[in-house]
Amino acid sequence: MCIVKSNEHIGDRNVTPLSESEPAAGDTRSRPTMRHVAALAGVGVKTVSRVINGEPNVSAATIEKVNAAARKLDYQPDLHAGNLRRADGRTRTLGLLVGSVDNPFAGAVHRAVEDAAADRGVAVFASSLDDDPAREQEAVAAFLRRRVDGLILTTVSESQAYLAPELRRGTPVVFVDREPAGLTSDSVVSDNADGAALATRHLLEHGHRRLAYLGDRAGIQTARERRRGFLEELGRAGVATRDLPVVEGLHDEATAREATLALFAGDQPPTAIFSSQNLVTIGVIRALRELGRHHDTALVGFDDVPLGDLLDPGITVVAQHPQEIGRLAAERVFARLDGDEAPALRTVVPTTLIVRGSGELPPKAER
Amino acid sequence: MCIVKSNEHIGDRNVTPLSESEPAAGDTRSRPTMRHVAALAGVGVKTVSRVINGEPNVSAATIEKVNAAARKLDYQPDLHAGNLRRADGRTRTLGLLVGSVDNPFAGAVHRAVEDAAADRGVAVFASSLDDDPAREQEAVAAFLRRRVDGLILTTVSESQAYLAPELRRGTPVVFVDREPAGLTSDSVVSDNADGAALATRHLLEHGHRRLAYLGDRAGIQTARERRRGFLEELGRAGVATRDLPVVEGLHDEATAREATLALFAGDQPPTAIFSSQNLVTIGVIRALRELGRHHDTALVGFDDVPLGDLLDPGITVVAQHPQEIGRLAAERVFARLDGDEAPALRTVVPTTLIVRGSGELPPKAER
DNA sequence: TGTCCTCCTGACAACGATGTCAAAGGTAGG
DNA sequence: CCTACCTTTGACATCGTTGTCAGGAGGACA
Repeated sequence: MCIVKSNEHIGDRNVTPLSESEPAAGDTRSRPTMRHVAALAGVGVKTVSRVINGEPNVSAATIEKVNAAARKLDYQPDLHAGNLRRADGRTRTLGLLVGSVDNPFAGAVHRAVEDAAADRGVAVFASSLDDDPAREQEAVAAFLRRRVDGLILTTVSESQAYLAPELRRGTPVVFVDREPAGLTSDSVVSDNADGAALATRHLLEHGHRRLAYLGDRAGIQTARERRRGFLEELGRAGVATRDLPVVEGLHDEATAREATLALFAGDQPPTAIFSSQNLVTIGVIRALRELGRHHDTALVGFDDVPLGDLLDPGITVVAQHPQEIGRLAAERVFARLDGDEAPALRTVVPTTLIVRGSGELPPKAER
Repeated sequence: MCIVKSNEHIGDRNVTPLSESEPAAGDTRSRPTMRHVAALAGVGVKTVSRVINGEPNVSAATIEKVNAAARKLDYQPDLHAGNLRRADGRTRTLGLLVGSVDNPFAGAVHRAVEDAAADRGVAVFASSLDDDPAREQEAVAAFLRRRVDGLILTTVSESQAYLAPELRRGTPVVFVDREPAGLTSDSVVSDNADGAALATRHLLEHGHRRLAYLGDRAGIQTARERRRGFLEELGRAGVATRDLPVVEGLHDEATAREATLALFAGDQPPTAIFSSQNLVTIGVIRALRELGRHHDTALVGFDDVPLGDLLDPGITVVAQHPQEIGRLAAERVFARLDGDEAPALRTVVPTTLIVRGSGELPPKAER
């Protein structure tokens, strides 16, 4: 280390060669920087910075000169370069991880998040997960390397403990749809067990006792909750669940359709079906139509189905409110960014039963 | 170390105090930088940089030391800081602008783009437009301030000439769904006129002569193309178009429903309808059902309708292929980034007629 | 006229990384 | 033993911007 007190030689300070030539303002092929704008406007870069950022104490004449130069060069400030030095270090960027952006539920969440973000000049990275734990960690790492201000995550891996250091550093992380494991942080979820119970009660009230559960993989937390809600409601109603068909591991239309067909190939087909997910519901509908049983087998699905009201019968569902989930998640992230230090908050968004016909069909035997 | 080039005054150059203390490695609340990792590993920052980026000429022992330190600190490199200096200046980021991320067409495009991007370690910003020209420019500016490597845009404003300087700087811009105006650049679009003609021909072949066109606002380029395809096909068939109802300006279910009801309140209701868009198709379906005319009025929609095959009648549509559009758009962007200097390319993705019932209903009078 | 204050302005360091370059150490060949 | 060369390493400048700070201009006041 070489610290010297220089009082004497004012001479050779400032030896920095600096790029001799003024930045060429006319070159249209290279991206203009503040220095180009400053050179064209005949002011210092810091003054340009002040004008671009609307800082006070710049004369009207200077503001106009700078703006004219910026317009002429089609100058756009480099947000990331600024962030490097800026006090708050915010990139005005959010990372959103969903099952798949090509999926109505995720689309609605995304849209709500985007609306909240756009109001604040924040851009949103969206990434799809496809239920692949490896993708989850890669996507999160990709977000973090880009220094997003906050994360809104649908997760699928066993544990999110890997996020603990990031959380300690103050990055807000909000989990949507599914709750985190191995970590405590804000979450916004549907009331899965309650919604499933609601659907089940609805079917019980219409006289069904032989109910079937068709659901997603048990590894998914929401699927487990829905299954629990289904079974517990039956328990409360005093219906023996031992012999009722509980099929899990369905994750698309094809597998759900096959499972339904198999159910009706057995000797005791159900009089009512609770399907725990969007795509499963659609698979069930297809199977029931093929079997010609869609008018005598009751069906309530979890999560709404597009055009469910135009089908015959209309599809009764327990609807989630993805828009609301997205809105609340964004609200949570921004509250944290604004300094909210409260303990992790779990926000539960209630579900809504939408009656359309398929859930009100009476049991076949009683007809 | 104090290396000075000037031979005379070793004195007062290089007074940089430099942070005296080694960066505190233990502080878990601040984000670690390369200097932290370097200090912990006992090497220089440039060596850390080499290890992180997999550059050659680092000894195995050093690599291990650095990786251990990085792991211990949960270090994530700052991609944007690196880009500032990096030779290629790539942020490994793409900007995608669509009508609304909460919309099946956009979702499919988005997903295809994301898949292509993820393969290359590129993250995608997605933003919604809502047919608002002001939003278009704001969103593009937000992308550019973040220095995206390329843009994939659905546009709505009169002219995209404002992008010319950016294009000159070499930023790849690919337009999807709608072609640009006032600017020449790559585009990937459906064959709108051809698809509309296909739908129209289909209805003509089933004996209809009194066709109605229900479409989106004429300000939207694709809507104009579809209208043109409809009218031209009628012209080719020698059907007088003068008295046929051509309704425009519809952009959601409600307006489409009302327009349909109005059509049937007139004295010469159509025997067949061509609806030029997703939401319009659904509005028409609702109106026809209310009127009880869904089994005697033929309908072909442009763009697929979710669960269209499960409705009664099934909805015949001219389907677009958004996934393919997204895939090709991403391919174009990456080709440009990889140095493709060919003139702007217009890629047309053909449409497909999907026959499901509603388009094959014969004219009522002939029944 | 001198002092103080406010307004405006620009030089400079710093943010976290990478490109350049030179130095240190080792090995091989003469 | 010297030279040439390769491998490994780190000091330093730099990318485009903002924070800090100091200096100059101008007005108000004594």
